[in-house]
Amino acid sequence: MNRNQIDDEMTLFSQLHPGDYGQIPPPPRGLKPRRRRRRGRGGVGEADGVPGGLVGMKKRKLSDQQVMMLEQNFGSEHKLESERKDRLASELGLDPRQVAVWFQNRRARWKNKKLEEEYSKLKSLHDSAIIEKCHLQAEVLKLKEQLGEADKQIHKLSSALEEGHRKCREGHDGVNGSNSPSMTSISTEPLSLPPGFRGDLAYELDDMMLYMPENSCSVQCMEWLSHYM
DNA sequence: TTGTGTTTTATTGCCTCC
DNA sequence: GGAGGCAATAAAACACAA
Repeated sequence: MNRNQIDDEMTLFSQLHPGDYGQIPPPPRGLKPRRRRRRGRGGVGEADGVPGGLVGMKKRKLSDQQVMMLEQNFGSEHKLESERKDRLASELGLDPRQVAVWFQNRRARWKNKKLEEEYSKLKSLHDSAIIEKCHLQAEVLKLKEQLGEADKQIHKLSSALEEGHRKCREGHDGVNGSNSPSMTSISTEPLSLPPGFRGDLAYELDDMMLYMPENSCSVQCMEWLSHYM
């Protein structure tokens, strides 16, 4: 992965996690803006004669053998103490500084790789959470629909119950007259449902029965109800 | 062959630690 | 204050499509 790709992923990451990663952290204390370096043409060289420099050497790619050896060493220990550096350098026929530089760059690559892996892990966790959220939202919608249907049903049933009760009263009045002893206890109040009537159908139907007046013709009412069931 | 993008090697400037 | 680490960057080396 190149730098642009990493930058793109980091941008995406900060968009996904604006709270945590969306802001560029302030520069470390006392850090001045870096001056842009200028470097003379002509490849590797340290004109000021820094010890261990590669004066006059053309930048060269390390051989597969050298890289393999360096990788092995990096695998066992990411840091390079100077004794090991010198030993490795002489084993590989390289300048100790080259070995140090190689380790430095290798650590940088390793760090980038780690970041990529961490990013991938977090991204897949995030994606799973999004999918889970979608499922839960669909479930909520479904349950809301079911609740609406149940409410409609309850409303229908309560209307039917009232209607049945009314017919029942009318029937009794027609046959026995208003002074029939059997009807003295029937309430003339309209059937009222308990406040907050809403919820489990079975329990609420039981409640409705409790609120029905004494001596009501439950059987007839139930017949009425059955038309609506 | 050449233009362009990527990877590797190396440098620079700053920081921390002893 | 010097050694060593790191981030940023330059530039050579390399890969590859057109």
